[in-house]
Amino acid sequence: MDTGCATATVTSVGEARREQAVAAALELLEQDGETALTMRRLAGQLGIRAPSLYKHFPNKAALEVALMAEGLRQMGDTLEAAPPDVAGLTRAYRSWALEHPHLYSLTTGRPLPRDELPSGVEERAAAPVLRVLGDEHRARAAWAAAHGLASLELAGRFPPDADLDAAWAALATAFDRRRPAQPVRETR
Amino acid sequence: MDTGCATATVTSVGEARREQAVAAALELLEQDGETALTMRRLAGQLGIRAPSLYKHFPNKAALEVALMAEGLRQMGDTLEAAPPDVAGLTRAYRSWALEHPHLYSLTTGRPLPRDELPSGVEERAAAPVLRVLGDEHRARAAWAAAHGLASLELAGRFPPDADLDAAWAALATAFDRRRPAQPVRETR
DNA sequence: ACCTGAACACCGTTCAAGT
DNA sequence: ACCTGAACACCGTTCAAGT
Repeated sequence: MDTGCATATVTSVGEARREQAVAAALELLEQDGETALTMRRLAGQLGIRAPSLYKHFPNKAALEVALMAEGLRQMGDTLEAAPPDVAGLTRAYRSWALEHPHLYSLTTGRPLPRDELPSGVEERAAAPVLRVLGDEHRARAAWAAAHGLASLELAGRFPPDADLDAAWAALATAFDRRRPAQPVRETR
Repeated sequence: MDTGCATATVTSVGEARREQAVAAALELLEQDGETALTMRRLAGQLGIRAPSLYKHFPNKAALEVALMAEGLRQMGDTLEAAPPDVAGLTRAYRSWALEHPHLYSLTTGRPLPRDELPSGVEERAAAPVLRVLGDEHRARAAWAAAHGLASLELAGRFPPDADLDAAWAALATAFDRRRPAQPVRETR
């Protein structure tokens, strides 16, 4: 069976419009949040009607996958540039999440469609965490911990007077092998 | 100013219908997920039309707050009954999340409307965590870590072959003051 | 006090038809 | 190859009207 090499080319000729749409979608999402990201509004931004978008994306989910890929790429860049220790990674992770709240929740808040994602994107984002944490189990736990604290912070789940810098520091300490010994408190 | 005692009564006479609606909504949510929870379908379950629901709830958000309160109550019960150590709490938390995936994400995945929540519900769920973790910063970090790992697990974000029991164990170890010393791996 | 039908302003998506 | 209008099956919500 000769499948040719067409499936291997990443960007074909008529992809310009598609990328234009992804860029406009990203802008809509980052500026006005998830509820603003509708096929009709996106079409409006491009000067076309909603049904035309279905020539470029099979459905809305495919558009969101493109945005997720962008989010994972940005997170990968962020973590690679961070100081290679637990404190450095958590600080970088938190900053990126707070600076891109809507892209952050779209990127992390739904199932990962691994088959539809550009290959390597997930691995690249995970690599610095794995390197610093040492083994995959601790890496997954630490990643999840940072995700949990970031998403609770973004969702405004903590009391207004909560000291979140301290909570982030406690999280980093918990996963740092060289953390200072924690004295067990006296039980009176 | 005499405000009377009416505001203090928790359940008034005509609340039966409302509680019936909350129970039906919970069933809809747990069985068929968030997308199944619509005002029209809920009304259908009760044998009425959607507009009638607005005599019992100002809007859909208020219905969801009632479900969140139920979720927080159940989590409080679960954590209070758990063995009072880090491993016991995380195991209980994970089990409850996996057994109630849809109620879990509704309860934890949106902003906390503290003013509309029955008082004490949040505090009761947090109390066992605070007791075991010792201080509020570590408590928030550990809570967030468990939330992060539970929600990533529920969303299917890990590779199919990932050992999530080990990830949960690593998380518990990180927050356990009496954890065994972690040898730093040789860098060859 | 509770419920209704009709309507409004939205969704995602399909499809025959146009260029 | 790309875009269109019209339509379908949904949403949450409002409101005048019925009992």
